[in-house]
Amino acid sequence: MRLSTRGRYGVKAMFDLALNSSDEPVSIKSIAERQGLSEAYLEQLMAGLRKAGLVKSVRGAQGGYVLSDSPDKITVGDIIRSLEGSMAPVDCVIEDEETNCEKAEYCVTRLVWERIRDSINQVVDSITLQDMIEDYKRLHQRKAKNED
Amino acid sequence: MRLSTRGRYGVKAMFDLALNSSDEPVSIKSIAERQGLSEAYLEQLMAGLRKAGLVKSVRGAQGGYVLSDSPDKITVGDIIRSLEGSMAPVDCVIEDEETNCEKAEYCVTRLVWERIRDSINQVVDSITLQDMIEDYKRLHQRKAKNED
DNA sequence: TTTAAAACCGAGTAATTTACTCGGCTTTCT
DNA sequence: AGAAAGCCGAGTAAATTACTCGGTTTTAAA
Repeated sequence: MRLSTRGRYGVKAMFDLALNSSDEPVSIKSIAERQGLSEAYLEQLMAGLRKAGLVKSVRGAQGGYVLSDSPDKITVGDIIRSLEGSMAPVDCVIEDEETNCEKAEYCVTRLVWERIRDSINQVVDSITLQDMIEDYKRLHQRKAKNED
Repeated sequence: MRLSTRGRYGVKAMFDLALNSSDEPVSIKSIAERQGLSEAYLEQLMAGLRKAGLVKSVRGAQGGYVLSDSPDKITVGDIIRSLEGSMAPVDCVIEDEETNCEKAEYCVTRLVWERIRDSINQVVDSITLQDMIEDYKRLHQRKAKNED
């Protein structure tokens, strides 16, 4: 049940974008540097995020990426699902996909998988980039205090 | 974030065991038949469940497996974790494993992973084999009604 | 006491997935 | 014109998954 690097790096990158956003777009290079990711790989992920409509790209020199919406409107769930697909723990409970299992209606384990899926969706959809920014500020404040 | 077949088959097998348990042990062969699983593969999984202490084995002819505890004491979480390991979405938040990431204390994404992990644990630990048996009975009752 | 039914065990393996890299093309600012 | 960026498709080594197989040991029953 591990997330792949796509989801992990994707969340990191989007957080970085949220934290470092201004009116100028942010380049893959700078995100990759700050977050310690491979540029070429991150490029793939950004393509996915763009196709999902979570970021907008600006081509050409001085180009880069910007969030499509404000940080409090983008959730961790949006990010992970756009890069990894459904959070369903098994294929037969992927949302909006009719299952080809004819026993589905009377399947007990199916109920279990649905509950797991729903609970994961609930957490990831409840965490926005804004929440992460606030956590970040809190942690840094405390860090500064500790280092006195 | 899919479960592997180990976890899926494991839950199925344990449910089967709970449902078909009497004073006689239940053989791998019969579980595999009812659940449509490969005998040889299921054998591996049962070994894992035995090592985790969830089932006890009876060797020799007429042997098989029995639950180590009553169905209301065994959770889906126990089963999945014993076959797949921690439900942590990333390695750095596996329970009882100190992380080698020195930024851990100030890591924002880490907080996200912890929340996901905790929420998954909470659901899977809240579902017992007894719950599944009751779901099964409910579904079958309704099925019988529908088929009138 | 033989036989057969079962669990136990370790090793091997094909297929799939993951986590990338690479090279070239296009766009656009300076 | 040149450089800095994004865009795109293909390729690949390593890891993981989902198994299988062959043999050993144990034990109930005929």
